[in-house]
Amino acid sequence: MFSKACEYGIRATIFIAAESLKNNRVGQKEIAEEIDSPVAFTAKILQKLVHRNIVSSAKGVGGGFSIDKNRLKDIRLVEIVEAIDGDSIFRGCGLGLSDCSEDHPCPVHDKFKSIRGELTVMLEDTTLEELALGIKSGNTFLRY
Amino acid sequence: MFSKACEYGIRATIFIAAESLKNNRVGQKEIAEEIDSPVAFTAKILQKLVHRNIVSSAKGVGGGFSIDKNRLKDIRLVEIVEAIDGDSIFRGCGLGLSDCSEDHPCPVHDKFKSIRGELTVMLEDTTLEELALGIKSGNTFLRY
DNA sequence: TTGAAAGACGATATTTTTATCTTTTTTTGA
DNA sequence: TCAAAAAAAGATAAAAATATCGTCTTTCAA
Repeated sequence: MFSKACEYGIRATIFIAAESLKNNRVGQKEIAEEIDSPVAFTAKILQKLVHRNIVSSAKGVGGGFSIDKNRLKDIRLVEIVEAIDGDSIFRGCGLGLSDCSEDHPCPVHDKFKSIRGELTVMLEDTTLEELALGIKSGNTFLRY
Repeated sequence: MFSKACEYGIRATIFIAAESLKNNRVGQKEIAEEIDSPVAFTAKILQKLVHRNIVSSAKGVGGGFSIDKNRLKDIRLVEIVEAIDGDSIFRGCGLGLSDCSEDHPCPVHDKFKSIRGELTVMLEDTTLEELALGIKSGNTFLRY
């Protein structure tokens, strides 16, 4: 469904969000440990999210990654996915045709349309806040 | 969503099915041309489908690939996907956790469950026959 | 003002996926 | 029986995704 990079990116962002609720900044190493991912690779992905202003970072002693608490309810899962995997999961043809459309549909065009639509709605509706609260409450997990 | 191999595999199978409706066998080269895919790579994928008894093949002069017309309504899209990409799209966790379950859910577990479920139902419900008829009637396409 | 902590960035390495090429085997028909 | 046609199989190559390493820059605090 998503690339490994995107999976790490989502998990990392949720962890940063959950820690930000507690007013903590978190470092690359801590993030990678908590979400069980390769640290350098995860750092690369975090850069993309920093450039997109989804997470903010601070260098130097006491630095790390964080997200403004007040923004958590406005940041949607779809933004993270788009930043890392692009929009192919929303736009692309299920069978890989370059020019698949209503006028020139692939054999599964209609069948995929509704599923893709629901996926899109779900990603657009889901906020970082609710995901972070799930972690905070111990109802959901970010590794294993 | 699917790997390139799986996209080619589905398109190739639909083409073979459509030709089988016309009692034609088709060769590797013709298949690759019709679905716009690399011929040798597609041939590799077809082997998997032959081993799984989804398509049958004949060597030698006048040989090629075909599917018994009477089986077209019984072969489901899900079988092709499983043969090529395995069941990770049905089983795997949306965030890549190795041990994600009802008891130990990732943050998007419930949200993904319904989408994955619909995808599974769709793949299980869709027959090769209906897909082949779409091609035959000119309503759907396998390339560009 | 200097040393340590931490992210940023570029280069490189490894693995997986995608793609190609060559040889072998099977089948058919002349 | 022999040549051609066609799939099967193995070896290799290229590209993309994943992962690591080393160096640079910024920041803070002693």
